[in-house]
Amino acid sequence: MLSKGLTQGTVPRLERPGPLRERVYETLLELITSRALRPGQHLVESELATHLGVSRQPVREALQRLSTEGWVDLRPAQGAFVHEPTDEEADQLLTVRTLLEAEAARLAAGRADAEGIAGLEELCDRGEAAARAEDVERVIELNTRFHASVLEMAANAVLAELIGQVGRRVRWYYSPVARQRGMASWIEHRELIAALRDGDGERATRIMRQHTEHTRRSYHELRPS
Amino acid sequence: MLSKGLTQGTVPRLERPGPLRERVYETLLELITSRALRPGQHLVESELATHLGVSRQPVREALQRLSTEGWVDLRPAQGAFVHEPTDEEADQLLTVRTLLEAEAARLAAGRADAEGIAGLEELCDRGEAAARAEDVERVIELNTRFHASVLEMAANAVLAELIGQVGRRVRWYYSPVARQRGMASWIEHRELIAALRDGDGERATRIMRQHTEHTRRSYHELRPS
DNA sequence: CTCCAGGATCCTGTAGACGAAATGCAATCG
DNA sequence: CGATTGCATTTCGTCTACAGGATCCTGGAG
Repeated sequence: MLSKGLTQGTVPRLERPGPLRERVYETLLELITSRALRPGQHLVESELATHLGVSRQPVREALQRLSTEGWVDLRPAQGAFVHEPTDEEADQLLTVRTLLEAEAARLAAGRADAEGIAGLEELCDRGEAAARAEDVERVIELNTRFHASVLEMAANAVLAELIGQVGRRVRWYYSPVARQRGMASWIEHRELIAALRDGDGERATRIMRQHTEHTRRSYHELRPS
Repeated sequence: MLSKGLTQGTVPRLERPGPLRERVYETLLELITSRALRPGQHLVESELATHLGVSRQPVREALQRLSTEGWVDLRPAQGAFVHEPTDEEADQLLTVRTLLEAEAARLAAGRADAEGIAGLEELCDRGEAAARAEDVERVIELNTRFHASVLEMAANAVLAELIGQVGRRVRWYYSPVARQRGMASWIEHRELIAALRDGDGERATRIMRQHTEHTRRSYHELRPS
């Protein structure tokens, strides 16, 4: 039942300016990542269009973009289905993210300045505080911002773009896991900052590798399937 | 001048079956990579639609996909322009490709079997032969297939997807360079095969890093801007 | 009771049309 | 003479309409 996930209360009404397809894209992505639209669910263009108050065309374009980015599967003459992640795929995605994040850390180590380090320290402080307060939402947000900051220091737009896509899908797959390991994560962040301050690219790479690798282990412990 | 690049002779008529937007996408991508459509050129939907014998909608969808993949820039209410690569961007892309290819080599080293090795050897033989014969087109094709084989051995679909996109853009930017270093490339390939046979992931990684790094150096030597 | 055939229905893929925004040029005013 | 404002053109963004194909349900026969 589609209407189950598209009641008026849960759908952010399109308000902000900008191309319509863009807003539809963001809305659908939000609905998918938030599990309002569940994996395997059949997305009907006309239904989405009606519920969002637009015509089919912007919905089509949004769906196709979602398709190229791996969020939905677009079966010919049949329509769009929310992608169903497999364990194998989740594993591969995490492998790639580990790789990309590690490289970002390495690049960041070669460019880190005092100001950037200070910003990371502050995020770390706030992250630990949120972890102690068990404010899960805030922990996740700060974690994302921490990684984004490292990425910014790496100064590689292409790398940032890729991590943005891969990372978001990883967070989607692993969101049940992410809540588990709040505190340990921030201790590792401290180590990373130290490596960045010293400009030690190799150590930063290694730490980031371990950091994301821990996430993988948590995942497999949680789902020993 | 759009008609300059879209004369009947240079436009492959859409013939093969499949979704129309897909064929349009491939056609445009071919036109871009082959330099028939030059960087900065303004692509008008209606013109493309007319010349390809379809309506604007499939063209729109193809252009948007090209936009998300970085081939064209889609300026709002103005249209699509073939992306103009900057030196900085080319550098970043090459960095990422180096990283991804190196990881592919590492994974492949852990999974290489006799059959796969034999296939690589054969591609290497044929590649060297083509290089000696100075058959540039064939060298490029075999080089692509060689890397594709390594990628297949890595057995990571996500990684393959990313390399596919990044690699194609790198080949676009560096195509003037690629023609320069035909022979040296294949010697390095031999070394890579040896590392894969020994299952030495670290060595395979290092070789692949050097391999793509050499491409970067060639580029900067050719364009000391 | 099961299986196959036929038809109805739904959905996608594509085409064509309308309205809106941005651009470039030209005329006018300071 | 230069800057600015208004207009005309072009092109995109969106909507509506139609045709083709797949799916699903129903009804009947074995």
